[in-house]
Amino acid sequence: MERKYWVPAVERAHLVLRAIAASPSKKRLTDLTEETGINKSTMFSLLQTMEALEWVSRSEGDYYELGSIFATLGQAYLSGHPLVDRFLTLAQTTVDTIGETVQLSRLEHREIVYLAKKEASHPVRLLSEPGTRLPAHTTAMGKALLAGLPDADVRRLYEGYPLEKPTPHTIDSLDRLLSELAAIRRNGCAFDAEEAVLGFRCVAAPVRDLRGSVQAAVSVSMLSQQWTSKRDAATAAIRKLADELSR
Amino acid sequence: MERKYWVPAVERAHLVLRAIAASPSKKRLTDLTEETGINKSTMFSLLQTMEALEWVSRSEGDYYELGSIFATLGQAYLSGHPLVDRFLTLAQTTVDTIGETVQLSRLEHREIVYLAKKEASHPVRLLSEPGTRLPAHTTAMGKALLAGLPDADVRRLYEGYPLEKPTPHTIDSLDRLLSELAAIRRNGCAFDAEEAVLGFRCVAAPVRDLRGSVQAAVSVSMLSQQWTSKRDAATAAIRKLADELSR
DNA sequence: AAACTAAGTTTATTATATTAAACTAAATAA
DNA sequence: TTATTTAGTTTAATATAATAAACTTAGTTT
Repeated sequence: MERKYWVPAVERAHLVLRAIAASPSKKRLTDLTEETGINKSTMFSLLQTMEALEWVSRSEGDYYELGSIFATLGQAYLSGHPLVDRFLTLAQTTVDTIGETVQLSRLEHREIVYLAKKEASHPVRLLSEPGTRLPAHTTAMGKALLAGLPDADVRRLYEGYPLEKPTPHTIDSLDRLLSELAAIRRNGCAFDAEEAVLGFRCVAAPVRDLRGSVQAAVSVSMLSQQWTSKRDAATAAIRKLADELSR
Repeated sequence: MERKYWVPAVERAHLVLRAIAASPSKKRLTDLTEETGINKSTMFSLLQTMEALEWVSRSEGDYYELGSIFATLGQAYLSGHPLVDRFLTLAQTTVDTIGETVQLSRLEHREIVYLAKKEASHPVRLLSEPGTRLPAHTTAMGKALLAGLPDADVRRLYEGYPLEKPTPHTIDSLDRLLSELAAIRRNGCAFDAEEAVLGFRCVAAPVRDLRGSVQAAVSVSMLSQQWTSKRDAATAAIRKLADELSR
């Protein structure tokens, strides 16, 4: 990374937080030094500071976990997005008409970040909560978002990054992805046919700002067995929601 | 704060993040130096680093906002709590029987932090999302949580901290609070009669771990006009949910 | 019980982050 | 237009954070 105008202590904090987030209440000081390569005494001071600031807390046996400040900063991040609040109000109607879970996300590099969710009162619960990240090319929302970029930008974005393939149906070539994005641009909506999670299908539509550039996407997810009966209504409903949010 | 084994850069990052979270996309470098008292060149390096790590991002006109990493760390914090997932599964039943929003929170000093929410498909939406903080003494969940501490601990906790009074019904004396906590201990549940937000009432119950110590609370919230008709059913339902989670 | 190991804490030195001050560029006023 | 202010960037000195190594404590092995 850039080495000028750099604050190494913040980078170290970053490494430690990621290590703790990856497996909370499983790592002690020494584990963290091994995983991050940070000096033991440096780690000692760092953890003291982060504990005092309530960035981390120590559970039984000096194992570290994330502090509640991150729930609060996460909430601040989400509610700072002007779309989130409107989504939570408007999506209720969509959930009520389709009876399936509706979500909002944005693109971060090659990943989508879930911003909000309105769940149907269903026994089946999706594991994606706001803040969850998934590879963009595996999801309907991700493809709807990527379709908002010119092909050249998409190529550049994936240069040197192979396409992960979590299910047999996942798109695994850039050419295939680009041709699908072209279809999405024509169509105005994107589909996911068990490409992210086996047994689940989605339909997504892009949300645009005043200038017409894509800033987020919304989707409806359902078990594959619902697809044939709900597909058309879900497509219409998610298009409607996306249009309402595009203002 | 403790000045030994201290990493000032992390404390500075903390101050900057809080300042940005307080009013995102409203502050530039100079605004942040004024608000935090951090030197301009230090701030420059700090912001460069935090931007590279995607802790912050710059919107139009070099105004800073929080980066999406906080949504992800927030999600990691919340899903790290073993109660959250079970709550989201079990609370659906509670929502369905009462038709009102059910929430989960824990105590952090004199505040409650919301950990999860199951909303009724209602036109009225509560503004509290997971990560939101409220003064404990103003809420039913807060009082249920405080009732899990001995009186001496509660007195010590509030020493030097006056009780905020957001509504005319809010408890504003420590003695009054302690006598109410005693009633909650006898009763097993806590009420909020428009003490946090005018027009809203809640009932809450404590969730205990295997040793019997209170680790979280659950609540049902509703508009005051629902109270007389729903009060008894809500109390029974929230007690049931709390018992189910207390294992 | 003694020796050993592992985890965390302290310290003194050294490498470097922080700072004030100077500088640049852009925006605003005279 | 030129002066003035403001916001951000660069630099050189100096104050201090990061480190290795030593130390302490507790737990484990012989």
